[in-house]
Amino acid sequence: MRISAENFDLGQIADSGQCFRMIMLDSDKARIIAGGKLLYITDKGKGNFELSCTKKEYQSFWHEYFDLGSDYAEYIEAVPADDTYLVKAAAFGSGIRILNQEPFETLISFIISQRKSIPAIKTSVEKLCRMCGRRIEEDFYAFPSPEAIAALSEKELTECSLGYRAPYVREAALQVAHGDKDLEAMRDLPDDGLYEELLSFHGVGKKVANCVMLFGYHRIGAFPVDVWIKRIEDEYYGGRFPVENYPGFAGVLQQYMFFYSRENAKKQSGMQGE
DNA sequence: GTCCAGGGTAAGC
DNA sequence: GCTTACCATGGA
Repeated sequence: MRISAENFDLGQIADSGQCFRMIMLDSDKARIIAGGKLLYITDKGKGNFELSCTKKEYQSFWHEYFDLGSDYAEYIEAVPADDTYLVKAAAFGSGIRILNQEPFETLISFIISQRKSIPAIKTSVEKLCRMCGRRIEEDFYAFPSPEAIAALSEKELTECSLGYRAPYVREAALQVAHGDKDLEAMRDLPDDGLYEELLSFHGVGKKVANCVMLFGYHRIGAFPVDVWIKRIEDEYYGGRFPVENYPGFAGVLQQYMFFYSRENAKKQSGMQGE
């Protein structure tokens, strides 16, 4: 089926560091695994996209997943003209959208993310999916259920290159599988309550909690500060980004800055691929 | 071989 | 409250 969309760039989203199972197969074609589904999506130019799913599946899942009901031009226009760095970052990453990912996948993925590069995170997550995720078709696997991960031994988890994070992943999966933590019920919590609940997971600190809020619960006011954002805050904002100037959507701007700074660093270091 | 990665924990102050 | 050592391992 076909759709049209503005502020929607497949390459930017795949490389934005918010999801780890979206891959560019070509400059205009991406493959995504999410919600137990496999999707191919092709950029046909002029804001037109071809999706490999049915219209029904698009309406029931992918439309929401890609956050295509939101107008991102509003966020970009809200940037004050005198903040030249943010203006440039927002223009550069204007095709990024904040995806609506599943809370459990987001929680586990970002527990894994600490002190790992994005390519290394992708490798670990993929190993985990192959080890115990449901096979969708051919060689593609869904992100595992809490029960499936909880059933793994620490040795098996270590084989997924989780390192010292293996017990964190195992404990979180056990808590969710046993119902000690209800990630779905947590959707009803206000931002501060959700934040506290996420922090109570072993291995989840401020940064990871904010990433799970932003990418897994679509709390787009959440503002994760990692090493890249910290550098930007120090260099351009006197040590702290004024999140209060962007009530309720600072997380979107965070993604623009994160993406912009990483792409600039790649260019300077002459990195290939990722 | 060296350095760094979308950090967090526990211990010490 | 605020520092600091330590954590496993892949990727550049």
